[in-house]
Amino acid sequence: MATRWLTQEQQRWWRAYLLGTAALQEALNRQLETDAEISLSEYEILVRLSEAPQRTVRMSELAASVMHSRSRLTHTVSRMERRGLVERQACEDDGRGINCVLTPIGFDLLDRTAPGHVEAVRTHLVDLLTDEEFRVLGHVMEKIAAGPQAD
Amino acid sequence: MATRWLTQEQQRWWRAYLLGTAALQEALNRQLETDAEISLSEYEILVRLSEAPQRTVRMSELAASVMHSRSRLTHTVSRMERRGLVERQACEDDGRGINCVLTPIGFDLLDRTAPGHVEAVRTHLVDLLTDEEFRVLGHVMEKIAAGPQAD
DNA sequence: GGCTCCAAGTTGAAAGTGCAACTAACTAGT
DNA sequence: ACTAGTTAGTTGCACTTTCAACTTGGAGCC
Repeated sequence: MATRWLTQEQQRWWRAYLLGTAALQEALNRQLETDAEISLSEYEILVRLSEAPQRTVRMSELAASVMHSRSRLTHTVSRMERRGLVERQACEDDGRGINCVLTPIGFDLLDRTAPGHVEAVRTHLVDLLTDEEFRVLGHVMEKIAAGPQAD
Repeated sequence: MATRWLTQEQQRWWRAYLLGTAALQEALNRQLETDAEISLSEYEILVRLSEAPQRTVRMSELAASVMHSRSRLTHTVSRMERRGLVERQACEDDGRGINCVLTPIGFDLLDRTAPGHVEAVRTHLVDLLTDEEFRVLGHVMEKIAAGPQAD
C-alpha cells in the first residue's frame, strides 16, 4: 500500500508539536531542577502520592498513573527514598505488593515547590493560550493518551 | 503574591497533556526502535539533514533545529557516525565549525524507515483528531515553542 | 600584534532510563 | 496439594542524557 504522507501543513504542525513539547519539557524541568533539585517526573510522583488516601499508592498503580515503566519507577523511588522523600511499605493484602508512602519531608518539599512550578506551567503554557485553545489542547491530549482504539 | 492555582478543569487538561505526550513519545520511539534500531531524536536528525542543501548542516544549527544541547548532539552524532549514518566534515568558512553530512547509508535508512514512521504518527496522532483539532494543536504548539515573549 | 571576550564543539564522569533476567507471590486447573 | 501461568517488583548492565570543564578559533578593541 502506498504511504499516506503528511501534507505540507500537517508536517508543519507535527514539527511544531515536537519542538513545543521539547521546549516545555525543558523549561519545566529546568525550573524544578534549579529551585528544588527535582525533576518533573519526580514532582509528578509527589503529586500523585499527595492526592492519595494515606498519601500511599502501590508501586504498579503509581507507575501507571505517571506512565513510567515499573523498572523506571523502582529506580526513581529508590533515589527519592534515599533523599527521605518517600518510603516503601509492605502491602497488607498482597504479599508481592509494595506501597509507596509520601513522608512529611516529601510533602514539605512539594508544598514549597508547588507555587513556583504552577507559575512556570502558567508562564510557559496556560498563559500563552486562550481558554478555548487550552480546552481543545486538553481534549486532544486525552484522545492521544487513550491511543488508537483497537477495534 | 498569592499563587494563582490551576482550576480543576485546567489541572485536568494539564495532566492530560503530560500523559498524552508521554504516550505518544513512547509509541513512536517503540516503533522506530523495533523497526530500525533508531530513536525518534536520531530519526529527526536524519530528517533535518535530508532536507538541507548538500544534506549537510552545521552541528550548532542542527542542535538548535531539534532542540538538543550541543553536548547531546555531539554524543548522538558520534554514535550515528559509528554506524555510518552520518559523517563529520570541517567547515570551510569557520575553523570552529563542523558540518554534519548525511551518508548514502543514512539516507537509505531514512528512506526505508519513513513510511512506517509516518504511519505510526498517523495512527497515534493525526488520525485520532479532526483536521480542525490538529490545526489548533499545531497552532498552540507553535506558541509554546516560541515561549513566553520577554517584553 | 596582543589583549579580552565569546562561540563551537568535545570530553569524561555522573545521573537517568530501558531491557532482559530474575525472585517471589498470587491464581487457576486438575 | 501440585503444577503451570501470571503479576509485582527488583536488579544489573548497557545505553542515553546532562553537567561542568576544557580546547580551539573568531571578533573587537587598544
